[in-house]
Amino acid sequence: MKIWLMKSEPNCYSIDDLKKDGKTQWEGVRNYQARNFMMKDMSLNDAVLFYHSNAKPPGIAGLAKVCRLSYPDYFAWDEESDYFDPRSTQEKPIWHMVDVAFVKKFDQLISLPKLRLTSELADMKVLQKGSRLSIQPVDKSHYDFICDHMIN
DNA sequence: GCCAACGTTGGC
DNA sequence: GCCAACGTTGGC
Repeated sequence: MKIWLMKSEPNCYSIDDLKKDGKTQWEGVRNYQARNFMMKDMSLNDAVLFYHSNAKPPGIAGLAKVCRLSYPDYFAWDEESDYFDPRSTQEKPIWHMVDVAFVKKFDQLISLPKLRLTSELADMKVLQKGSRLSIQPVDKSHYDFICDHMIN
């Protein structure tokens, strides 16, 4: 099982939205590196740290899991969608998405400042300067530490 | 609102 | 293929 960190702006789609919906499509990724993680590296039931970006404060809000392997992001074909990309066609889709299912919401968000104070997590990608990638692999050691020491 | 970091685009 | 210009992300 691999572990991922996936960013979402909570004013767009939050952990509470995922809890309510049970699962969701991860549409709108328009970055090749993040897309390739979804297309090539994700497996069913991979764990997901659900990260709230552009929030006050930002941080890890809960856990999710991959519940459907990648398939074409058809929002790219919809002219009405914010995620429309005329270069992507049904014959040759450029963008792909996975589905993600709710696992749990943390009682308390693990804030970015708190993550930064945790020396065991200093190597996490999300803590590196200029780290903008919206889907990132997470080391098992970091995931285990979070689960064992930072929840509740 | 600012701005650093990064990815993409397009002229050459 | 290089790289300047531009747009976006996202913390602060």
